Amino acid sequence: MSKTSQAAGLHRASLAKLHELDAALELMYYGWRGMTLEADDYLAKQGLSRPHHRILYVVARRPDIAIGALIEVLGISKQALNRPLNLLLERKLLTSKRAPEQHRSKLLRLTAAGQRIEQRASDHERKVMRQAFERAGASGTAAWMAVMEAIADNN
Amino acid sequence: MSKTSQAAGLHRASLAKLHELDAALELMYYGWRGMTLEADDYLAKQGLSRPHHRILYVVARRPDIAIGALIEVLGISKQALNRPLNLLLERKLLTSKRAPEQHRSKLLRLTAAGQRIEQRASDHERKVMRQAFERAGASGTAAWMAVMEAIADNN
DNA sequence: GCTCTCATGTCAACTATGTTGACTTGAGAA
DNA sequence: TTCTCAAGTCAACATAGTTGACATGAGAGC
Repeated sequence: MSKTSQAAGLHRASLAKLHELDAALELMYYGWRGMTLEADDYLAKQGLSRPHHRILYVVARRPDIAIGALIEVLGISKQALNRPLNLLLERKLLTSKRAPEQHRSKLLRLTAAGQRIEQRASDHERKVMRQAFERAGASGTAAWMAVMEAIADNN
Repeated sequence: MSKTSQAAGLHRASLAKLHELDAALELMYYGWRGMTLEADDYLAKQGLSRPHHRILYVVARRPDIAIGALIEVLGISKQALNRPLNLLLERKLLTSKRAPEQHRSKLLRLTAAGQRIEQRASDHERKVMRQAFERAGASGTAAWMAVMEAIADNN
């Protein structure tokens, strides 16, 4: 599932820069890894991984979401969702129940255990972000967010 | 290999924020996707994908790198490197030759075709970054880099 | 009541990216 | 000549995704 020592061993490699913006590309890559490293480690200890966390994260923020809506938010196929979702249901981190009036769709919710794991995993990620923002101050944080929004909304 | 329409269809979902820093987590996620979307698309058209690009990117910046060193920089196993690397050699995007004095290791280099593909794929990523930086100005860009460095060096 | 649609569930086959473990090969060094 | 080291290769496996095909069960329309 993961390999702490090996993944952690990958520090920022020093590569010659062919273009001015190469540093930015590498910062995106290592930034993503830096943010997710501890969370993935924690998840691996729980026998879970990134896709499980994505499901938990979304359901935490959209309680009673239907499976179809979850598929849309995650951007994966029904079949790809199936296995991680069933694992979360078996492990009782999620519950699914039919809606009272809309019997067609199943509504998903986190159990207390699911909430705990979602929160702890996300806390690892938030901790990394908080530390970086503290160093940067309010104006640096605002600038970071503005740049990230521009990158995210590019497509 | 990829699915343009489907991946592009995944826009930023609006999720309730349970914590102040949730927006930052989502910006990291969608930022990574925003930066890599067009590059991955281009690579898919060439029958390549992200691991191939990573190899090409590193070899471009470390000409005559040995396979063992490449494994270290990429942080993957020899066996995992094997298939994408052989594809790049077969497609003549990379060359490998024995060192003149150090016959043990093979030295990797990009061919002209390999350089072209590496450059075009990275250009897609740099374009996204350049546009975001232009909007943010020099000070915003500097702030973004400072925050990303803090995130990347967290581990 | 009968049929049609729609959300969900499930099976199979496939691709890609990664892992470990075990073993070979070929060159250089002791 | 033997030892070591870089590289290559084979098997088995895990995970994360894809399409396609088909089943089921509930509501809605006629």
